[in-house]
Amino acid sequence: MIDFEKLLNPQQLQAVMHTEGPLMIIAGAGSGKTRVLTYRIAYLMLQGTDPFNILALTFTNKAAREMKERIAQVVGPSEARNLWMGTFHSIFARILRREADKLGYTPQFTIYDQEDALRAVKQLLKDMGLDKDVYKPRQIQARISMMKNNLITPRVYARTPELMEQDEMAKRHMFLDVYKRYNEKLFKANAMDFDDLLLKTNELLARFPEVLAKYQRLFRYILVDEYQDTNHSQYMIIRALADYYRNIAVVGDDSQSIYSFRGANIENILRFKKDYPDATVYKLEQNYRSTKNIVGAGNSLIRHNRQRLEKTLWTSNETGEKIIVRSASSEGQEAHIIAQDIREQISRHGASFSDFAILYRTNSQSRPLEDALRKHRIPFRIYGGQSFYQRKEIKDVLAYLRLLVNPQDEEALRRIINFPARGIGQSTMDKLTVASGKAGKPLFDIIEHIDRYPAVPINAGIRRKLTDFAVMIRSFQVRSQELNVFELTKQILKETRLLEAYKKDDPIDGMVRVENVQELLNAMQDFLETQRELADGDPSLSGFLQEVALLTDQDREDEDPNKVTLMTIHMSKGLEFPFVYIAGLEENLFPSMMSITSRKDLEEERRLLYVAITRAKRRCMITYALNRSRWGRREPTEPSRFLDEIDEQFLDVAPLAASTGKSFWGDDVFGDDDLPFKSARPKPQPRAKGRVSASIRPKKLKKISPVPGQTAEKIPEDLHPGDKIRHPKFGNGTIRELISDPDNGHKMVVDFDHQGRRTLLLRYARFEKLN
DNA sequence: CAACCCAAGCTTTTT
DNA sequence: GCTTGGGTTG
Repeated sequence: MIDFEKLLNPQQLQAVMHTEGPLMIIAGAGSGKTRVLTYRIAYLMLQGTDPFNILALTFTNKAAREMKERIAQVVGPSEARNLWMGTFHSIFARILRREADKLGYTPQFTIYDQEDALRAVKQLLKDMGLDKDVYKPRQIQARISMMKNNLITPRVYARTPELMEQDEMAKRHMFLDVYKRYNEKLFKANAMDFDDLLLKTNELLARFPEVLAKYQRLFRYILVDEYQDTNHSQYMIIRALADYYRNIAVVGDDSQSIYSFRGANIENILRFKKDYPDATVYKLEQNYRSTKNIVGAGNSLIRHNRQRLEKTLWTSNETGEKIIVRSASSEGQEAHIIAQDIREQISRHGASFSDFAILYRTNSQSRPLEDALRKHRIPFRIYGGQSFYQRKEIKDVLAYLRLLVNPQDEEALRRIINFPARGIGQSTMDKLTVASGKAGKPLFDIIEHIDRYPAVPINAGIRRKLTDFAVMIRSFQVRSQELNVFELTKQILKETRLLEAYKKDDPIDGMVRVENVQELLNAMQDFLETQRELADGDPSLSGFLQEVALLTDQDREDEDPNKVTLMTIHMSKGLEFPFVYIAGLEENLFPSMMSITSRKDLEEERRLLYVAITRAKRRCMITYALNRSRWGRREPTEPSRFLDEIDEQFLDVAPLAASTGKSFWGDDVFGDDDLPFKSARPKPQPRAKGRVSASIRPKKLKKISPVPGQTAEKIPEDLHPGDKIRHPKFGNGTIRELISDPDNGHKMVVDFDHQGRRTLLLRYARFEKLN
């Protein structure tokens, strides 16, 4: 038996033992929130509650995984694994899969990520013939997302004049139509976007009382972490599910609500007492994480917010160092100061790299920081920006798998139909799109049975390619019944020659891509192993796809964890580090330009800085630059107003960089010579996002004028399949096929000895026949 | 059809 | 300043 009283302070203990009825725990930063959640769940289980009856919703997969591990240490792994614990999106995706048929989907429905959804919007706007300068795809997508998060369906929209007026004002009279057709498009593709996972759950629970009753009784105890960041859609799901037992415990901190741009509604936590008048509220105000100076600085900052629940964080930890505030002349120097300080802290305290985090407001700030860390030979890992699973090569491979599982998945289909190139280009796709619309059939259907549509103006050669493609996909589909995801993917890679295509595109960049695909294969094996261990494991292909659709960058393990962490403040929520650097404390950057016109937004920015400061356990350094490049333009900046809001008794402010007499320093004065350890330039290794510098791209080949006499009128008589040719760029090859196409020009398919299969337009192709 | 060039848009944050 | 995608050229 666990001695809870020994492990918890009185408030924490109360929160753990209070199991019945609505409960709200206001947990200040570093107050042992995870500890309370963990022991609360363990306590429930030790009281005899079946883990299958506990639903615990977290904000990130990582948080869920870590909590599960900690619970496993208390109650044992076999019990812990049966908990319903995960992010809103993953838990409800799981439930939607079970109940998919009720909503007209199949259990294999695809989850469209943001990129897929954006592509779908673009395609839709194109099909509708709308001007993309008026109907800006990103804005349309953002607006649809906002609607869904607030449960505003097209029907609700149609009877809300204010919303329609907003779109009239923006001259987007057709918005409702776009919204409707976007939904129809996804439905036909048997796909849901991220917001649908929540919206459709609401629909499911509202339309099917028996389903609602089932889950209400299943989830006897419900816990919600980071409640301050729930949006309306999530809020409604929780309310519905908790309506039977009313054993709902929410944990959160209004001072750390930083996701309103995603629809999070801080009102949810502020009005909990109104929603549940019989609710008990506990406040956890003792901070175990940080020094007195850090806690004091955070308190003095957040006091400037009007909208908040009253509480004061305190700590019995040592006073510690003051918060260091330093200015730099440029973002380059700012990065240099930080890198230098990291070196100094390491030599002074023997700290390791993993003790440090550099936090910033925007992802674009990472560049100069990366450069400085490289110069100082400090290993680092950047989180965020583009995550592993969003990289082109990973999404390409996944698109093949997605298409097998769900041939209606149009975004997957469009992505891979001509990659690797198989001679099915844009004009063909446009024709197929029209045909698909006319016939009311999915695109893949048209492709597979193109012979049933003789009227579609596509010539025999291309028709053949379309059929070949469909046959290939079907063949993979058959094999997917026998093979696991790892084996299947290996076969797909081999038969599509995908990896060769990357190498051909760009030899340098290509290698990185190949390595990433290799890493994906590793992830597949990990997945298979994990699922095998799980009681309710699902090693299926669709199980894998569901999992990766909802993974983020944080969910990937690094081979060497001893690295400095670089991330946005948003991503840092819930984490802690002994040494924290917060960069870019400048007006228009932090607070961001978009936020300074409204109190509400400004308060959220302030909470964001509060989150950043309270990540630090022992030392926190805040920096700003007096000049910063933005959009390629160097501009003077002003220190952030937030710096004035922190009580100066907690600060150690150095004189301005400009007054040191060295303000003429540019960015390049910190060359390699300035470093204590002289070193070769960092390897021109590709950056985290797969970017490759232009200087190492292969040189262009000289152009050769086309062979005269070859026009579009007819195929030269001396050219036959089997002939050998030489191409200035692709080298020697054998003609596989000659395609007659008077409309677009005759083509030939050539198997090159080293570059693989290519389709060339005879009219333009620069080649000579070999004998 | 594929390669190349250029313009636009980006930089607020993400499940 | 860089990336992306659209349009043009070969």
